[in-house]
Amino acid sequence: MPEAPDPTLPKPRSYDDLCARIRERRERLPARLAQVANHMLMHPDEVAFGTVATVAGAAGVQPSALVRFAKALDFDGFSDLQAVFRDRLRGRLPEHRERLRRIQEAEGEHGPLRLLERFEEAAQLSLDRLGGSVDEATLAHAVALLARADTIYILGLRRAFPIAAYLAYALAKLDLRSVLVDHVGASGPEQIVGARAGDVLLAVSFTPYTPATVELANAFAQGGRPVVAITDSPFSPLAQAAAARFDVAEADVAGFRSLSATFCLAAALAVATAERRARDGSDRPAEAWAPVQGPAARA
Amino acid sequence: MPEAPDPTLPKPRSYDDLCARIRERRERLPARLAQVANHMLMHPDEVAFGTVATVAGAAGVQPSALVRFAKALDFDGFSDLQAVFRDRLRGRLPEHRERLRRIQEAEGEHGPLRLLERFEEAAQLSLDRLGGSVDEATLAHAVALLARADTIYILGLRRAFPIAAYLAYALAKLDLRSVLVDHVGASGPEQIVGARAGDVLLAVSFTPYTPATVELANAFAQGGRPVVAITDSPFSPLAQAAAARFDVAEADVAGFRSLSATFCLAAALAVATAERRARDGSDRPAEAWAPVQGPAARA
DNA sequence: ATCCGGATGAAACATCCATTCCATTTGGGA
DNA sequence: TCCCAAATGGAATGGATGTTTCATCCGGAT
Repeated sequence: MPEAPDPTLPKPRSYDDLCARIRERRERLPARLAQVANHMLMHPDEVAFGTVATVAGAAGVQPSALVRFAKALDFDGFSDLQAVFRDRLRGRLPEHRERLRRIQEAEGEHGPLRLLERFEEAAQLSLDRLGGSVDEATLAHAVALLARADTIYILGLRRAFPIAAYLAYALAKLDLRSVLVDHVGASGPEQIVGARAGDVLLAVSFTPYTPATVELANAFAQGGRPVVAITDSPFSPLAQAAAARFDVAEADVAGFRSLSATFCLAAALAVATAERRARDGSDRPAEAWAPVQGPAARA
Repeated sequence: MPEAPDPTLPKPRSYDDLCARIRERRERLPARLAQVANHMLMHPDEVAFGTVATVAGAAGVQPSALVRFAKALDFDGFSDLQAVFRDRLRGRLPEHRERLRRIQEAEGEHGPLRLLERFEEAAQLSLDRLGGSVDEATLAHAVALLARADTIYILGLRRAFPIAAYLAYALAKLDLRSVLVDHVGASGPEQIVGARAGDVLLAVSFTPYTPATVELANAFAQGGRPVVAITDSPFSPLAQAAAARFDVAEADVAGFRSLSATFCLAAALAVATAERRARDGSDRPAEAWAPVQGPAARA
């Protein structure tokens, strides 16, 4: 048997580790296995999506050669190696798959401390995903909108309310004028009625979307006023009205979504807006901020 | 057979097409299929790499529902639909690498994306620290107190208010009776005056401690009623009144503390309390649940 | 020339997969 | 209240998958 050089050795977990190990062993590799190495490094996408049969066919080798190759690199088998290629493609750290699996396995387990751990893991997962999912252009656009608003209206009900409350607190700390639309006494419509043309609504809502949030956001947008939405999918009912939209995918435990990633985004938006406004305020005194939306840009 | 609306119609070939078609048919989709749509849009990576079984499990539906969903969207089957998710991931790598590189290069910079990154790091740090700092005995004690309370009073003002709001939401979802002491109109004292002997106050406060929070917590404890405190040091003014205390050390960016760790703790407390009460409730059928009014419901 | 251990190809295998089918439930109209 | 159609859950099924096994091939040492 072509046994693994050292089965106890940790197998490569990231694509970069994998490349390093291949380089390191390439000399010692049998001819056919070196051929496999070449092909894989040259067509990583194909490896990520293909099956043993298709990859072997494309590389011009037998399926078993792939398995041997994987084992020569201290993997358990082809699938194990393939996981590295897949993780590379989804732009995540490789340990997440493992982490998620453990969370799901321990699903039945109880104990408050274990529960806490699971929430921690869910939060970590959400945070990692956030990094890859936020687009710089969207972020810049949202910050520009918020920075030139005279007043920022903040809307988030039910599960999203903690986020809204946090935003209100943070914006106030940053000397940015805001109105927390808390919808007390169903007075949401009255709370946003004072918004002017340059004002912005920062709306937060997740599945199941609170109808009031959607209605208020639509009403706000009706007047041509921009809405920045923090939600969870392109099909959120907030998407239509939103001039800028963030989709935050939060992991959940026992039906409770983490809010960690959303909070990070909220905090970043708040601080970035303050910085942007400070910069613009000093660069150009008033007026210059117009051209994003319609008439009557505010300073 | 629930046949496809129009099998001759070209199926979506790009991810954007797919999104459009889902949006277009969302209204007409049966409940379970809409659930599938939501899950897929929110976890596109998992769909790309997962199998029918894993995706169905994660979405909480039967495998057959996935196939039905795919066919409702004019695909041949799940695999056909999955191909769209895979194509979406193909060739995305450069973009991601580029982004990472830019973020790392811009170490000193202040762009919004870099800001987000820093908040993420702060949250990660806080989460890591939380794991080591929570004592199992304290946790168990707190959960025991909360579980046998008739009503849980929740108190957190200013920066801690989002946590309090979240707790109120979570406890309600879990069918645990709670009162959010929001101190509207400075009515905090009136809001807690109804608390009975077995009730518990869950108080949250961080430096600089809001005086009202401290006063209300002390007043609550005066009546011999237990206080569970989430705060940030043994010298917190909440420490004295607390029957159980958690010290959460959150990292901060630009003067803004992360709240991620605190949220995890809050969520864990809520769910653990619900589980504990369910267990006690089933162990001792009637009585343990009944004494909603009476003093000192015991478990 | 012969032997031998690693390397290789090809088929066999058990497992897992996507899909289909059918019994049951659900919900709205007569 | 009943009825019918749509929707749903769950098991059955045929096919494809990753892995293992084994016979053969090759190259170097004796």
